[in-house]
Amino acid sequence: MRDYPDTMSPEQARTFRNDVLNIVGQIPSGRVTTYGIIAAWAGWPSHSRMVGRTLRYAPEAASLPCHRVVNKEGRTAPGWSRQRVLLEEEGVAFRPNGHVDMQRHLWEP
DNA sequence: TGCTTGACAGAAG
DNA sequence: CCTTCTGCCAAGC
Repeated sequence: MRDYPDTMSPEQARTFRNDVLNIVGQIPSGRVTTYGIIAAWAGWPSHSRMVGRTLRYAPEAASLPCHRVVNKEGRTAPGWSRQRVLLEEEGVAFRPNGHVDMQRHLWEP
């Protein structure tokens, strides 16, 4: 049973996970970034869904500010209403439609 | 092995 | 703005 993507060697998978977690750990308070941006910076564009998987299932993600990761439109993770609260506590502004104001808060590594 | 399901992205209606 | 569909890739069953 593999624990890494078919298209990645075990080394690449390890690097990918580490990169994802490292980048998330660097997001400043009050800022957000997207799954696609993280995937691209980790060297695997089109693997944005993998970023979401990593954050959802990797144990190390629990100690990281993964609430600062939203999708490209500023939408928060489905089924995780607390994410919005955490962001608002950091001063992140939400638009009337319930999305993060990406213009103001988007951050890139 | 084949079909379904996502913490995604982009386009269409 | 919201829903739905397609493309994407890996995981679960």
